[in-house]
Amino acid sequence: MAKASASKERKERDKSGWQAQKSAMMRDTILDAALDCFITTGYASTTTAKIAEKAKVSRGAMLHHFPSKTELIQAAVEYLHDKLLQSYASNIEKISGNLPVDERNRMGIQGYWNYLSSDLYVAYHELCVAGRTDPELQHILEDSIASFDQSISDSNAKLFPEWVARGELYELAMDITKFLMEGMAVSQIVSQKEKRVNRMIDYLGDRLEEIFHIDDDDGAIHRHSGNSGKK
Amino acid sequence: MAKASASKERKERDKSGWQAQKSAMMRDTILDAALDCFITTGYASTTTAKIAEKAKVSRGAMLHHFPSKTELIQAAVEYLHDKLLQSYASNIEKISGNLPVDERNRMGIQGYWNYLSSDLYVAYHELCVAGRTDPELQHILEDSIASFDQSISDSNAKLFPEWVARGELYELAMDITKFLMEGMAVSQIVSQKEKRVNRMIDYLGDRLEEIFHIDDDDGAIHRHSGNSGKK
DNA sequence: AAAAATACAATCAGTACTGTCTGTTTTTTA
DNA sequence: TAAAAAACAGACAGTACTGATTGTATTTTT
Repeated sequence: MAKASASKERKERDKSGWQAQKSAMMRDTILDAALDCFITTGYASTTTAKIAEKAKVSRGAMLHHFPSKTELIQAAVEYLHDKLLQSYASNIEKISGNLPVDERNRMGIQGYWNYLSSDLYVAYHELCVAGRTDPELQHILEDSIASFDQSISDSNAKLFPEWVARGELYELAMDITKFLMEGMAVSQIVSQKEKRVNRMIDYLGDRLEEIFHIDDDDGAIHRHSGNSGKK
Repeated sequence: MAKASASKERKERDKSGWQAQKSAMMRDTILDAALDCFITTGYASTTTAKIAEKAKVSRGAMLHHFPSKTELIQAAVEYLHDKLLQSYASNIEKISGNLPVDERNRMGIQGYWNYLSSDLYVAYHELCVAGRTDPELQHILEDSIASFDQSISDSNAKLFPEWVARGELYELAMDITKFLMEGMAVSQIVSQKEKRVNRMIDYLGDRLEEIFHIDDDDGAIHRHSGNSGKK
């Protein structure tokens, strides 16, 4: 979709004709094509030729902007990083801090799920898996991943200020959410099973509320932080 | 490891010399090498040459047993399928049905986690992700996956007979366990973070017990099956 | 023990991908 | 408007992988 508008705008820009703008546009077109390739054909079989083809750009032109595949991948990772943050923010930032905490909780969960259900996350997961056995990619990724996790963490802390002070309990809640939701997302990536997702989301919402609501009630049933059995 | 014993046993078998045995042994050696490649170099960069090298077998010999790469992959998937079942069973079947349900619960969770932490699961996940964008692999996988999920489901039903009758509640519990644990496993595949895992496992154990223990207690806090908020 | 079948080994052709190189067009600068 | 620079396009060499083919050794059968 970015390619169509790109070729259209290319003509418009001919008058105001600054080359740098065209160049930046071309860059984005190519990077969009790269992400698209990750999603549709997977990281492993993403070749420079396929990217060029998808971007409707000659391979030579592409190689002018990105001299090597590594540099292209690197740029694509940064590009994806930005878009992921953007996607996450657009799902979360509309939640008003004035809402009651339960509302924020539900909306936060749903927003996170929307984010995890997007194609961008598929691309992200694709890269992570490929990075496990590709040292170069892993190195490219690790900065982005750390920075991204930090951003999400910050966002959560700002969205639930009254929960942050709970310390370990808060960490547990974030872990539950992260692992449970990502588990669903990955599972869904492999095979579609939307039916159970909503049920799961509701349950998670209840549990988080439980964790944070009742703390001085009783302590028998609602043991939160492990060490309950053996170990 | 299989390669060393293979060459040793080759001489032993020379007397009782039946070719089929050597052939079967060779097959397993090659398939073990294939799985090893999936784990160490990833599915995408697993070439027939690398498998042959790791199996200490000439490429020609390998091509005799597996005429094409597709057939090799297909056999490797079946082989992995068997080993996964075996691995899962070895972690679960030692749990006695006589134990109190809480004990079974904890041991079941831990067994499942051991299974998910194994290299075999890494290989499985590698294949699943690759299968998303590789129709041929996807087709090879889907039977195995279905059959495997069924086996696990059966195993669970046998391990927790008193829970099965709960119907939807039981499904929810299995989903929580599956998604949460797999989410952790996948997350750990990408980067190590064992510290939080035990805490999570304890929490999950508590929640499962909660779901099944208290059903006619009160209904305010322990809402299990969603539909609590909007939706 | 000879023949047939199987197991094993190595080379070769065809394909695909990356990166370099050279040439052409367009835009900017002087 | 001419020169310089940047953008763009295509061809080419080198590498790696798969599958086919041909040849050798070992084992089974008769």
